[in-house]
Amino acid sequence: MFKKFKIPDATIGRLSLYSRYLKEADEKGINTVSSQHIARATGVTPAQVRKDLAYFGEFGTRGVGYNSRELYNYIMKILGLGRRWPVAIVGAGNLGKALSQYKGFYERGFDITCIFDTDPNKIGKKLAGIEICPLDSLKEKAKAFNIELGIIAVPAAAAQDVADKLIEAGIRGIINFAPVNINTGENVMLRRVDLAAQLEYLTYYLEDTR
Amino acid sequence: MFKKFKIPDATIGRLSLYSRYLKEADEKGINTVSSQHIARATGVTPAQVRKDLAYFGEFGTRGVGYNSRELYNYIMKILGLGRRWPVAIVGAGNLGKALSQYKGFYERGFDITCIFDTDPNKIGKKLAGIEICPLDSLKEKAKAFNIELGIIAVPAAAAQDVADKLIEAGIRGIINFAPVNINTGENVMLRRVDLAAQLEYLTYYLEDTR
DNA sequence: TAGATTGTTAATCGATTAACAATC
DNA sequence: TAGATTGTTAATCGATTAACAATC
Repeated sequence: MFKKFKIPDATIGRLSLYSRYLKEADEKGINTVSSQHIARATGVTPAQVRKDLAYFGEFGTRGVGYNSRELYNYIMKILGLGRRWPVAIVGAGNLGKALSQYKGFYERGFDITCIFDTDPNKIGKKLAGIEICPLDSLKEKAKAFNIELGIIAVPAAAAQDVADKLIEAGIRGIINFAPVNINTGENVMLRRVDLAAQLEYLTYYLEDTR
Repeated sequence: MFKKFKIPDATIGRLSLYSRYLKEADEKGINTVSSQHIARATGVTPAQVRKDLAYFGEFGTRGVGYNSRELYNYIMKILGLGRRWPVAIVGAGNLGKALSQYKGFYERGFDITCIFDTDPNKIGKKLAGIEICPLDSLKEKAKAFNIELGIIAVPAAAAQDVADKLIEAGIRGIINFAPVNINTGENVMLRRVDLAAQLEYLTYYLEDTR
C-alpha cells in the first residue's frame, strides 16, 4: 500500500502552497509564471520549486515557464484533489466545533460530513448544520457517506480508542489533533497536528533572547 | 537575535511530545524512565530521544535512566514554558473563535488575552469571555498586556497586512493560519500552519491506492 | 563485578541547493 | 541567433541512526 514513490514530506506542503499561488495568478490573468515567480510568492528557492515538480513530471516549457492554470490543475490532481472528500470529525468540543465550521477545508475540496461524540448532551445537536452523532454509529455512517478521512479532536486519553474505532470503520487517513502519539496499522495514513506545540516553537526561540 | 545554537526544527516538536509523556508518567508514579520508554510512548527511536536531549545537556544517569519529573521540568524550561505567555489572536471568524476557546493552549502555558477584528459587528462582543477589540487598538493592548505572541486567523488576502501590524505592535513570534506565505523581518519568528494542507498529505497518499 | 543505559561519535540516509545542458 | 527558463545531475548540507565507550 501507499505505493507512490518516496518524495519528501515537505514537498507535499509546498505543492499545496504553490497551487494556491497559481490559482491566484490565474484569477489575476497572469497566464505564465516562472519557477522564480512561484518561489518568490511562496518563500522558497526556484530550484526547490523545479525539483518538487520534477518528482511528478514535466509541466513547463523551457525558456518560457509554466502555464498557471495548467500547473494548478496538475498539482491539484497530484494532491488527490481532483474530487471532493467527505471527512468525519470525532469530538464535538471546542476544537471539533471549530474545525467543523472552518471554511478552509471546504475551499480545498473537503466536506465535513459527520461529527461524532459520546456525550449524550451533545448528541442530536447541530454544528454548522451537521448533526452530532453517537460514536457508536461511526461505522454505519462512514459506509453510508463513503468517508475515508477522519479527524481526531478528542482529549489525549481518548485518542487511541477513537483511532481504533475509525480504523474499524474503514477510515484510511487520520489527522490527530490530540497531543499524544497514537498507533494505526500499516494501512492507515496518520498525521499529528499539535497546535500548542506550534506556539512552543516560538517560545523556544523567544525565551531570554530579548 | 535568535542566538540559540542550531537544532533541528523537528527536535522542538518531539521535546514537546516527550514532556507530555513525562508529565503523565510522573503523575502515574513512574519516577524513572529510559530513553526506550520515552521512545516507545512517542513513536521515535531511543537514539533520537537521547540525541534530542543531548543538544541541551546531560539529564540522565547512565545505567539508570531519567527522573520523570526532573526531565519534564528541564524540557519545559528549554521550551520556554517556565512561565505563562499572553497571546493575541487576530481574526474573530470561525477559526479565531475556535482557537480562542481551545483549552490545549491554556494547559501548556498560553493565555489568549486579546482577540482583534476589523468587523464592526464583531467588535465589542465576547469570545470565551474575552472582548473582541478593534484591530486599531492592537499596539496599545499589546503594550498593556505584554503580549509577544500573535496568531493570524484571517483570510489569506489580509494576512500580510495583519502581520505588519503585529510587528509594528512589537509582537516577536507569529503563527500564521492563513494559507499564504507572509513576510516578517529578521527579528520576528514565524510559523505557518495550514490545516487544509494537513488533509492533503493524506489525500496525496490515498488517491487511487485502493 | 555484571547488567543496564546514557552520552557521543561516526556512518548513513535523505533533502536542498548549485550548476548547467537542453531547448523554447 | 541571443536570451530565458526548464529539467536534471552532482555537490552540499543537515538530520537520523547505529554503535560503543563511559559509567551507574
